[in-house]
Amino acid sequence: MNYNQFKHCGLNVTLTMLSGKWKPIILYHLFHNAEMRFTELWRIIPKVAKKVLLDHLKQMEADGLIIREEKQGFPPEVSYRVSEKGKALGPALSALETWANEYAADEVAEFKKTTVGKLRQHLS
Amino acid sequence: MNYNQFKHCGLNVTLTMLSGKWKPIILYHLFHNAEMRFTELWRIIPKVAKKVLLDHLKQMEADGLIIREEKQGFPPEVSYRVSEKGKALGPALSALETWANEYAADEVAEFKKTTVGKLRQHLS
DNA sequence: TGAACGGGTTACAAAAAAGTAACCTTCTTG
DNA sequence: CAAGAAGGTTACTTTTTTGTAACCCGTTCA
Repeated sequence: MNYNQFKHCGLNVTLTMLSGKWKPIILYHLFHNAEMRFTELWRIIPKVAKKVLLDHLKQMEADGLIIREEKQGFPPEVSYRVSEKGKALGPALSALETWANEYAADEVAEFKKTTVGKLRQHLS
Repeated sequence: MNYNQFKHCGLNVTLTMLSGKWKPIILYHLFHNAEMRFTELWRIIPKVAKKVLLDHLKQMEADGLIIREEKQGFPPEVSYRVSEKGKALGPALSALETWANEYAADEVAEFKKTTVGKLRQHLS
């Protein structure tokens, strides 16, 4: 039962940082790619509005979860990658993913059908 | 790196279930109390609107995280408790809490000052 | 010269989440 | 007989989050 003795303050902080319609898929891509450019992310998540993707990335950068790097020169080249702080969250994110697959398989399947289908990808 | 190979579907499903301004604190209380009545919860989280608390509880019940039990008789007695499915999420919630305390201590402190202060409680 | 590209910003509209206040029901107690 | 308590619902407002579309800047390429 000990692992259930969480307090709610940290939980609140973490969930706030993770809340945002497209953050899970952004994190997924960044965790799996080490570095991605803005347009690359935008193309791979085609339904997200440019502005919203930018908003999410800005928040995540402000929260220290990801790092934005701008190489000057032309064409403008901006890349995003997961920070150490962000990487440290990996196991917890895995745990949430695992729980869903074990305890909410139906919802996961439904999500794949509706959302992922519309993204025309196979990201499970 | 293996523990970072989460997919985003399950993550999305879980975070959606956890999203709601007062869900972390609701879960906190239910995880620590085995069973609580509606009014008890409402009194312990004094800033939440009755309607919103009810909405959150309904969603969490619909998602299978908690169980609502209604004993008939008078006065009406309704209690809420964490389901097995909900309990299985405990370790993941702990992981989120722990991460925040390690990597986002400032935000946690800020949260305690602003939000918890207003709740007039000491729940860390 | 002018169209296209990468990475934005801006102004605005739509939708979703949270909050407010009044009301309801069924009993019990003063 | 009036008030109060538990657990809600209803109608409505405010705030927050997402989404749409147009525009900007500086270069390169046709």
